[in-house]
Amino acid sequence: MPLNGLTPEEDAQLHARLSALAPLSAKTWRTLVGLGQRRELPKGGLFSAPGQPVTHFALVLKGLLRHFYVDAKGRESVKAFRGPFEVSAPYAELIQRKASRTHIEALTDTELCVFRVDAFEAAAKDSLELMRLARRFVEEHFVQKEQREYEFLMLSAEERYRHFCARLPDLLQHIPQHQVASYIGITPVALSRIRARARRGQ
Amino acid sequence: MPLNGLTPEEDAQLHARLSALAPLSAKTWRTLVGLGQRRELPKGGLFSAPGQPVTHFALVLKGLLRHFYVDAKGRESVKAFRGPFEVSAPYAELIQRKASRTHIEALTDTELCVFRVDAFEAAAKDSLELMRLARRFVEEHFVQKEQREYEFLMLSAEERYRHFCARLPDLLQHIPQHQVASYIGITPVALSRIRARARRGQ
DNA sequence: CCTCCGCGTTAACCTGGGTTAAGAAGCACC
DNA sequence: GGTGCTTCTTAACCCAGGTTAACGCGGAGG
Repeated sequence: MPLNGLTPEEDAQLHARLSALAPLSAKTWRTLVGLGQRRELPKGGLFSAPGQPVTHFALVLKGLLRHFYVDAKGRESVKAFRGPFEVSAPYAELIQRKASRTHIEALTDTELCVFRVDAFEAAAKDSLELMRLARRFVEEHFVQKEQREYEFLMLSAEERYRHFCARLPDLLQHIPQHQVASYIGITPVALSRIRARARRGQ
Repeated sequence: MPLNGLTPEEDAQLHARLSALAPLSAKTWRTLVGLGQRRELPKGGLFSAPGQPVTHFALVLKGLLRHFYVDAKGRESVKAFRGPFEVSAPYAELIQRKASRTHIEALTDTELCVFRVDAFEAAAKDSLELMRLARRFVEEHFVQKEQREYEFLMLSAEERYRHFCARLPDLLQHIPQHQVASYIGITPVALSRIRARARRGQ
């Protein structure tokens, strides 16, 4: 097994996923993947916690992560779920080079490929391909956030729930319902009511 | 006056603003600014409307723009306000190369420097500096969107209003109150109540 | 086996904000 | 002057969703 701990198969899958975002020459890919380091995160383990500096970002190989805020009264608000071949990091804080204000927690046993932010930046500084890759990543995230803004501005809680079910049907099996409620910005009780209404009203 | 219609002063201001985001050599700057074209937009004029392909993005030179959605029942939801030296475009749609679904309207007589998306992309394709600039732009927008997500998830309407007043105090003079209400995701009536409560409760 | 705990549901009650409508103030234009 | 228009406010009524609490279920661990 290579130094970074990735299997050849994982290497190929990651390469395919990233090349789809932005074309990467074989050489650039070797440079990039050489910066990665496999890391296991057991269920319940944290990849980020508030107050920590953001030194790494991760690509999920297996498993599922949850990004969430916690307010002063201990209430959680889920920002995102991240599954295989998605990027996970306190991204806004990374960009601003501030300490994290988000928790990132493994919902199941999870395997990551982690990268040091400064190592990536050093490599991207002179690489048009990596710079473009980084650009595409943020673009992808930006589009997701704007879609979310759209839903909060224009849709009722019930519509947001239906959109969630339609867009991420496989997640529903693996995520407790109260976290879905939190993701769409309501309480577990309210979501339970919405589901009951839908069941009766058909 | 140069071909693109910018005054030397505007040229210098734009250069300063963009260089602060990402360093640009004089040569790259000449290339970029050569792609720009001054354009006037009278009060009430539209820079983008739903259904249109997104062919241009703009830097605001003077004036004020409003980005908003309109739903099936004709209700507007304000996404953003953009003032001098900010970027304006239906950004998510531009990234996805889809038709616009957002209105962009001038709230006052406005002057823009517009760029053809494909001309910019062609220039950025081979320019590390422009690619980095594009990356920084999206990063800036991403951070704004995530801040907005945070506010919708964690704050009450009243708190969102107070944040708005604190972060954009100068806009309050120039924007009708019902558009502020729309921006924070409530109706004009609700905002009026919140303000009345604050006045009394003081 | 029993206990505990996390999860979902339901019910009761409360409140913030939506809806509709009316009125007042300011402004532009005829 | 009058007639609109837009903006803001206030009031009345309604409803979605928050809050609290009780109950049931199922899985984990003693």
